[in-house]
Amino acid sequence: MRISDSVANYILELLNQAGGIAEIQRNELASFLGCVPSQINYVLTSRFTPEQGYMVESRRGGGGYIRITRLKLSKADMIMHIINGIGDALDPATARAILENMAGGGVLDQPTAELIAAALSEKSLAAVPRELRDTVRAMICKNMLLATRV
Amino acid sequence: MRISDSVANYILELLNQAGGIAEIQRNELASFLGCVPSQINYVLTSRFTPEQGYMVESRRGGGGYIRITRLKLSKADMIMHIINGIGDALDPATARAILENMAGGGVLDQPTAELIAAALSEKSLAAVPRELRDTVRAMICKNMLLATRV
DNA sequence: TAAACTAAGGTCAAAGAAAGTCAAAGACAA
DNA sequence: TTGTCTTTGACTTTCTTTGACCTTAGTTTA
Repeated sequence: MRISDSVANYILELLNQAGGIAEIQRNELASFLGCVPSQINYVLTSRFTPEQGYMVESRRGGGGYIRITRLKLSKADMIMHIINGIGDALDPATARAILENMAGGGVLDQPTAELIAAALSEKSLAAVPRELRDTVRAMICKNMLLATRV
Repeated sequence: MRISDSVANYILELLNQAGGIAEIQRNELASFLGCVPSQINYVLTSRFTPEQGYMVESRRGGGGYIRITRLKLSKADMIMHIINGIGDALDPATARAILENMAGGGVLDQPTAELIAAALSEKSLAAVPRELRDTVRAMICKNMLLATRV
């Protein structure tokens, strides 16, 4: 398993245990998981973004910390929030992150998330000219989310 | 025997052993079978297509993989029949008919049918050049049908 | 109390680790 | 011999890991 997965899992576990708020110390966690501290930042910026429903705050210096909060909105609000966040273009990596997150957070059930992922995949859009793909992906994604019955 | 056959057989063997899901690493498998890595892609695109009942997903970068999933037998009949019937292009009217039919026949539940309909709608595909739309619609449809859990 | 020290976290770019693409060349059957 | 299927390899793109260097916030100490 990738080390970034371990970090992400660890944080998710903390979030679950603590009801949506996890507070970590970067260096401590890094040495506990056997990685370099900036790895933690990488994971945070790639998988715990606002778009994916997380808020990250931090403080430097003595007694510093990083706090990760899972935003809890109603499912309908969550979906709206995400639709608004998508904008005009949606690249594959972000799409994947969003869907994984929605499934993980119970906003979408797993089969639905997979169905949407299939629609948004590069395979599905292979015939669309490269420069249009992310635009098309965004539109399909928004339309599908609107069509989900929450 | 052609090298492409060896690759295909190897993957099929994996699928049988693992109950329909095989995960490989491209470079590793290539060097194990003594072929060039892109040979794996060739085999995947020529013999593990939606028409043949396979779904292929992958991820690049460290810890990357290629996952091949074979359609479950239980849904193979009906869905494969439809996927193969779609061909290279799918216009909106035909799409609607197919979905209504599947929903009516109990092959798809109503919410799933609506979700697929949303993905295939003219609205979703508005940004795709007209002459490509039906092609794209066909691909999306096939990939979504493959991903349904019937 | 201001300067110096210590203890955090942040940034960024380079290197590494995969997989993807594409077109040219080769093999082979009709 | 022509068209289709295979094979190959050079080049591209994406994702991850690492480390050197930067910034900020408390804590000591002259």
